[in-house]
Amino acid sequence: MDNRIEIPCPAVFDLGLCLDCGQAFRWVKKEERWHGVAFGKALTVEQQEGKLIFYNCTEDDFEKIWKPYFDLDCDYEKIVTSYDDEYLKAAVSEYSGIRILRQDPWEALCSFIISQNNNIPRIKGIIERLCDTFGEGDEGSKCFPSAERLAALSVEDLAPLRSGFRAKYIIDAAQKVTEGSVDFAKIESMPIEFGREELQKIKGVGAKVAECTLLYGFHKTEAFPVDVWVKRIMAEMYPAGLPECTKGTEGIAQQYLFHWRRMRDK
DNA sequence: ACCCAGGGTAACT
DNA sequence: AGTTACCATGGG
Repeated sequence: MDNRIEIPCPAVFDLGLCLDCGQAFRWVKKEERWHGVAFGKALTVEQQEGKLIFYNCTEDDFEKIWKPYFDLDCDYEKIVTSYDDEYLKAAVSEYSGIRILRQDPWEALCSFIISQNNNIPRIKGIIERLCDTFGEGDEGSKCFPSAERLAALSVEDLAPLRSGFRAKYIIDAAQKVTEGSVDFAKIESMPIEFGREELQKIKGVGAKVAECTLLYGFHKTEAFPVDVWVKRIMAEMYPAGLPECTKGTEGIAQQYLFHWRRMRDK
């Protein structure tokens, strides 16, 4: 497998920030290269000055999976240079290159169910055990287990994950997605309000997890997840609401602000 | 021992 | 309609 694809790097692109700013939980960095799995494919990827290198990657996988995954057709420079707000400008100047990844909707839903009242290191651990235990594929690069697979399991089966009270939520989500009572195709095609209601039919899915799923899984960039950090941001910096320049891409602004504020407190 | 973490639910006023 | 205890688990 020496298939390798090199492309010029977009203007606003930081691989490490994209993969480790709290939107995806399965990417690991080893010696300048990031390793991960998405849409059933393992990838090693590296950013060098002015270019991106995708290792072990066919032309077909690049076009169908990784190009959309990294949102390479979107002009983020245009978006972030339109910010006319002091805090957003500060966030962008420190952490330029964050993008909203187009993740698999089921993986996003399941991941953010696990995220509730939890911290990022432990979220990563639970997801790793979930994939290692129930995912298909090679050891060390297992796929994220499908909703169908998890729908056939019981809460007790998930005990090795040590996901606590969230196990029953994972099972309920898997069952509803599998049987179609939560309809991903309709969420995709309908306005965001439909997705908000549809996703909250799942036990353990409230407003915040729904927004995360819509943003990271369905790429609805107007979705605006409010967690404890964004709550602080809104109280401290935007008591009157987000500035106009974020209209339609509130979720992208949210990701910059979330990471910026979180890094400040470390 | 206490508090917090990319929250949500159910049982209260 | 708006608060509040509780939910498992692990790290600080």
